[in-house]
Amino acid sequence: MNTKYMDYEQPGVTVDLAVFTVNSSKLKVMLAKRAEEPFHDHWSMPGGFLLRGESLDDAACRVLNEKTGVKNVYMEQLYTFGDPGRDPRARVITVAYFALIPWENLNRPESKKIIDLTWSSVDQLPRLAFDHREILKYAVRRLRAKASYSNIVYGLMPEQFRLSELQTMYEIIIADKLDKRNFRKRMLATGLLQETGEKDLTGAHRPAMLYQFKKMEITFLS
Amino acid sequence: MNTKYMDYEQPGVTVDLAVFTVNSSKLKVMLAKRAEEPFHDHWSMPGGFLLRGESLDDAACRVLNEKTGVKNVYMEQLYTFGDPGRDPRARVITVAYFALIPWENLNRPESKKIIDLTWSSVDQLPRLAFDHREILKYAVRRLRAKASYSNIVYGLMPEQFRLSELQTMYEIIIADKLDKRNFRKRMLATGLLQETGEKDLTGAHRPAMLYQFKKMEITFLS
DNA sequence: CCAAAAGTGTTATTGATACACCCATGC
DNA sequence: GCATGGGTGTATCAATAACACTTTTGG
Repeated sequence: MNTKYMDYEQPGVTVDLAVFTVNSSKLKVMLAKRAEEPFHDHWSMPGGFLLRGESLDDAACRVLNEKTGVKNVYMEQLYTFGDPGRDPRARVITVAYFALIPWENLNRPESKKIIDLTWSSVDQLPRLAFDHREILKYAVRRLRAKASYSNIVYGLMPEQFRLSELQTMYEIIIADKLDKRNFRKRMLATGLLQETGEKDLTGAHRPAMLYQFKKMEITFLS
Repeated sequence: MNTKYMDYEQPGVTVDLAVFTVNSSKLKVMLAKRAEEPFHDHWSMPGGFLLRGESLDDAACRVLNEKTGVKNVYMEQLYTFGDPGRDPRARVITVAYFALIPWENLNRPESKKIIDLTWSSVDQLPRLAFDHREILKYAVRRLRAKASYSNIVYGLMPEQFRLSELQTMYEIIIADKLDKRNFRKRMLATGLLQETGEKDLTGAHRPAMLYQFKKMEITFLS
């Protein structure tokens, strides 16, 4: 095939991130306020252009770190969106990623000052730039699906937690109630949890055993 | 963020296709012989650059049609590979797709003359260009996984078929034997199959009822 | 009548679901 | 001592897995 005369596209390539957390019993996604045209002042997924010599995974991690100061969280490639016209300026294709961050990690000293960022409940999204609404809907579907057959929910939990907190996390993600006894049975049967020996005394009532994950079975990108 | 002075990448964007079929009881993947550098004369996944104004899905369908003349087969986006250095000439990221074609469709009058293409058994891949070995391994994993929880195998079946042929197809994909009675029970229970009323008299023995799919539940890209 | 693939049900096992009470602590 | 969330076991149901013989045709 002769490549010299064909009308190739030399598109811009971005990564856009669907960053999820759970707070106030809601599944929330991170939105950034756009400072430039197009869609000036609209909310959008945090993202950025791929840099020279940078892998896609690296770009996603970099963008996440720039926005939140957070590293070492669950992240995976989601899907690539490239319809012509999705960016009114020029042809831009975006490789979407999705990331999970425990809410507790976002207020640590090492996490940067978050400006022009907000967390929006996924079922009350504002008007979004580009095709980001579609991308986020896709991301939520994937998260919900994976929650029911994988241990991906772990990515949203703090270091130590009560089993009831883990259950609540599942319930928020899948938007359904779970049976307490069956849940605990199943979780402990996976063998992925271990007691820390410590107890959570912060509650006003009977202290709960604290658990942690033995090892992360879900994949983290550095 | 000021975009003027940063070192953005303006990569080439390709689509590469993992096109599967089954023939001679083997899961096979389509390979194209490269006519140009780099990797001249090496085998590679069929692929091509994204054209101006063309969506990713359209590009994948176009490439498939150019190579095989086939349209309207099961196709889905697989993953996007963009490591720097995966193409020695320049930065090229590729959106990989995977497609399923019933072997029978490949020798129809409307299918083009296939030149410099071959079908390689997936467990005996030759040395491949770029990172195509890695991509194909990923594609095979996905196909095997989906075969066990979806009806994706339908994409490899001809219009009409015997249940034993369907079972054999499953067995080849997942590389394992299935119990005949349980398999038939389960397949008929899905409600997706219907008898055609015809019988396959081509065998040397007791004729088998022929089935077809009521409607395609798996998604086809145009 | 023989070879070869088609076709057909029942039982056992496993995993998932439903369900209610006592326990330990803080106030 | 009471309010609150922590913690525990069993019985039922559904889904899956194991398993062998009869039927129909061509040659």
